[in-house]
Amino acid sequence: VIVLNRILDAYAGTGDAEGAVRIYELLRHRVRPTRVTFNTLIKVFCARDNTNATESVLKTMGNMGVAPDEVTFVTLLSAHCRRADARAAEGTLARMRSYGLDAGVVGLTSLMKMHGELGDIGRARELFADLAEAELDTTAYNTMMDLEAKAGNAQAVKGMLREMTERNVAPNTSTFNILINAESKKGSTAGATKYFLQMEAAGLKPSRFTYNTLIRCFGQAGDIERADAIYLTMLDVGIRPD
RNA sequence: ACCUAGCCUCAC
Repeated sequence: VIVLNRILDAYAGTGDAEGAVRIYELLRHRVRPTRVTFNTLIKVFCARDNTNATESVLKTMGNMGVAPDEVTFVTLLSAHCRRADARAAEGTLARMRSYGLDAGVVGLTSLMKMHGELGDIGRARELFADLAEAELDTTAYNTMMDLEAKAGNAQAVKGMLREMTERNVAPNTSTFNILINAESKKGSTAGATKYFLQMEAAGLKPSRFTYNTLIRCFGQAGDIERADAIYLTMLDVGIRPD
């Protein structure tokens, strides 16, 4: 089953829903599909915005006595958030409550991002504030920090970064990418460099996002030499340009 | 170190 699930997940990545269905049909009688199998199928169909197929997976789950869980609904919820469909997101929340499930950090983070990007950062802040301290994780902080950064609230970003360390929520590569990007948008190559060094000092590996952001930062600041040097460093550490 | 859901750059 795990092999099947992994294959289905790979199909989700390529957006090949037909291929996913083909292998699922081929194997569903040899191995018993689990909740993860169905959740992964839903992920496949959400990537294609195929609501009908998603509903039929839910039906099949019901017929097979496999109860949907938080992942099932949050997969749906996040898909609606990605499309900025607040109505549908609300509907999914109501539906999951009817199953006795509540949205956890992951779902709330998706909602935060949607509201923030729809211009309602106040709503995003409320959702963030409603998260229990024990639930706050790196991605929740990253998402809220990025929204604040993009809204131009540099002091809020600083405050959240401090709060993360106070609460022992470890920053990751995305955290620093967000900070570097925020400095870049302000035109501060010095600020971007500062966070890049902090990232390395924290033992985190710069990603393609990091290099792309830095190249753009120095490029638009007119420092082509430095942008080029960063590009070469990227190749050096084995990251392919995209 | 991970079978499934949420975060970061750019692609006009």
